[in-house]
Amino acid sequence: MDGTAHRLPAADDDPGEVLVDWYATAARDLPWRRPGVDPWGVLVSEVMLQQTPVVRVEPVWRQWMARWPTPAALAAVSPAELIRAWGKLGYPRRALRLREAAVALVERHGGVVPPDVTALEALPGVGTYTARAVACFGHGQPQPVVDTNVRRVVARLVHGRAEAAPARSADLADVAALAPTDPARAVRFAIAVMELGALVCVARTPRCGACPVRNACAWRQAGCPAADGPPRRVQKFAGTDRQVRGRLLDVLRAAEGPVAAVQLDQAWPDAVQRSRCLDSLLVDGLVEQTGDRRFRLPA
DNA sequence: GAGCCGTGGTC
DNA sequence: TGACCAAGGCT
Repeated sequence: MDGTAHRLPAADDDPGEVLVDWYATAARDLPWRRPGVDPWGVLVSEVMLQQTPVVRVEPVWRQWMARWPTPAALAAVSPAELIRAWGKLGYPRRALRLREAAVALVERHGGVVPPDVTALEALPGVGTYTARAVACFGHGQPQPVVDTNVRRVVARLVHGRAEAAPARSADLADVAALAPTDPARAVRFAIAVMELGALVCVARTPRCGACPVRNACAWRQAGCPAADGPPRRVQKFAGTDRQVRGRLLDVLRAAEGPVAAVQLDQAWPDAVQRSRCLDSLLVDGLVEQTGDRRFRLPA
């Protein structure tokens, strides 16, 4: 007697197993999911995808992988070139951190992306989520992977709540409890939960009619109650330092060489705020000052 | 741990 | 139209 015959009936109503099968038919064809993409390609994609939509990442990821297919290749590139190649993905500090990570990979890991979560988390710009995503999707390890999609799916499916609670340490255990025991299926499960959150169990208007695990969903069984917690407020953007920094960087990205301070004046009318933001860009290493008091992307 | 760090699309 | 949202990380 092998155990297979006893596992099969359970799989029909085991949400973890159902999601793996659903993913096989519903998954998007994204370039970083294709066969042959190595852990480096996965790492680059995960950093680019931090807070940035898939559609904007796709073309940039293709360019980066064509130009810098290894950590060593990226480690040799100047910050200025990377900031320009980052384009309008946003949060350009990620480009600098990815370069720092590449340098660390060359210096500490022989130029390869390590498989263990602890070593990955030690890399600049790699936190709890990204480290597990790379270990799981890049190295095939059955790690629990928790992002905002997964927290939302678990909140509804398991806890019967409309919205994801703030990240907490128990999230990893919640997801691990849903995962199939077979390691290969556990790996696909990790990406399947994220895909469900991205395509079906979305934040604003969930498509419950298309959900493969709707019959097991605690939120649906509870009648889809509205969110009860305090309304989380979204960050402003217009008029903030983030917008001003973006404007300043825009000027420097477009310029051929160093630009005088007077050229940066046109980026934002408020001199005090403009100066503060330029200083913060210098501190962050996104801008450098030349000897003749002009400014440029760091060489 | 709350606030900061870009950008653009959607409803 | 403006709030909301998008595969987080860092301080």
